[in-house]
Amino acid sequence: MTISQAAARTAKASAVKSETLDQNGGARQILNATAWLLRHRGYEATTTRAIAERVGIKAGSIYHHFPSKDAIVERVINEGVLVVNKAVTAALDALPDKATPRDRLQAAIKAHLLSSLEHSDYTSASIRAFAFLPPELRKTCRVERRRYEDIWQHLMRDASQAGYIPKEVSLDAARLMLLGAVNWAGEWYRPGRAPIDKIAGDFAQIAFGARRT
Amino acid sequence: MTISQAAARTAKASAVKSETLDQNGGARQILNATAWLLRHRGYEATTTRAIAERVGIKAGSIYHHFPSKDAIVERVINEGVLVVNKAVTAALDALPDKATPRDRLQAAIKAHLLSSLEHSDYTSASIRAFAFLPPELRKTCRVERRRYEDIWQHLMRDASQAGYIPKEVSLDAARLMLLGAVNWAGEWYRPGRAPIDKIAGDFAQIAFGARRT
DNA sequence: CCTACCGATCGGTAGG
DNA sequence: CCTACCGATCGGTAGG
Repeated sequence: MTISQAAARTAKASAVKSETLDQNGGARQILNATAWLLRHRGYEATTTRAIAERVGIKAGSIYHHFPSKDAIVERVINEGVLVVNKAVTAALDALPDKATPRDRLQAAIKAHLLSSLEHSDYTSASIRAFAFLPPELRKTCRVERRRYEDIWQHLMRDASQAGYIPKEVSLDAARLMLLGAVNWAGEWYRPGRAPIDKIAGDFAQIAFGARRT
Repeated sequence: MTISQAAARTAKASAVKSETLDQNGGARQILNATAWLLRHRGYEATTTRAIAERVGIKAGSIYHHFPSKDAIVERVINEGVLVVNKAVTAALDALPDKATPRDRLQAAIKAHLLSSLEHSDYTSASIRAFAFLPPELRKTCRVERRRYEDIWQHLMRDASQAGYIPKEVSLDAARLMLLGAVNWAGEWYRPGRAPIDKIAGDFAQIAFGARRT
């Protein structure tokens, strides 16, 4: 019996969106369930039994797909950072050569917010659960995290050289302020709220006086 | 045997700063230990046994001071918000009547950063562990949290009326951006870094073009 | 404030 | 993918 068939036969299957149930292999269902749990319950409460229940299988069966709980957690945390990294990188690459640093900042903010709120279980898991990971796991996951933060370091440098950041202001402070603002969005954003586009524009305007797109 | 005597006699007592050991009752030691654990390990990993070990007592003895684990956690989370609330309120009250909304914003940012990084175990616990609290406890702790956020809602309203926030920008976006920036500071600030004063000034200048104090 | 203990639950495994 | 189970650990309590 496959994992999908097992899920389809159990009432617990309703815990996972049915449209993703068919498209994805068992591993993806386990990752989705783990992402939700990491976001809403934290690392310790993300038990193999809770993951299994959301997927519609038994706890022991998880070890057919992954070698350990921490291997699943690592994948989820890293995917949460990677999906935003790719979205921001793609948005910056799509800009014309004549785009100003201000255009690039606004595009980066918008891509970060859109992608992180779109895949909010994964990105929120990356942010909320990170500090509570076991030390070795946290160290491993820091690599992808740093890689993404480097993008913002370059953006800040360009913005500063173009005069969008006052000379007396530390570039570190500017970068960390902006990252704080966008990372915090997962804590308060609800779909009923203002469109993400508008929020991104507001953020850019407050920080850099950027024009609306 | 009192809790302090027990702590002084055990090697575990080194986990708690000795200068606070004598001044404080057993309850305060338990709260300090819980704050550290909530910040660095999260709610589930903050076990009664781990708290007891940091204080230098046995797990069962905790229940001589508090009725339950959640009662301790509630105190810590609420104190984390209250200490910042009081600091910001005091800073605003200390301003002269002729202070501009820009002065008030910078004073609030500075007081928030100074107090939250000063009592960082409590405030970080409030921020990091909040989402993972049991539902009833989270609901209880939301009261103090909302009370503090209201201060910023008023600050934003005044700043907007004074022209420090562009008319097209949503006041909610401005408030949440700023709260995200200051709440995130606990994630990256290290004592060796730039002085908190300077960081607060940079934040204010980026967001409102405020002059340095 | 401690010892000893309760029922429940944890990550992981053996052997189907 | 499941059943049954391992040793370890959880919050909390009884009775000193």
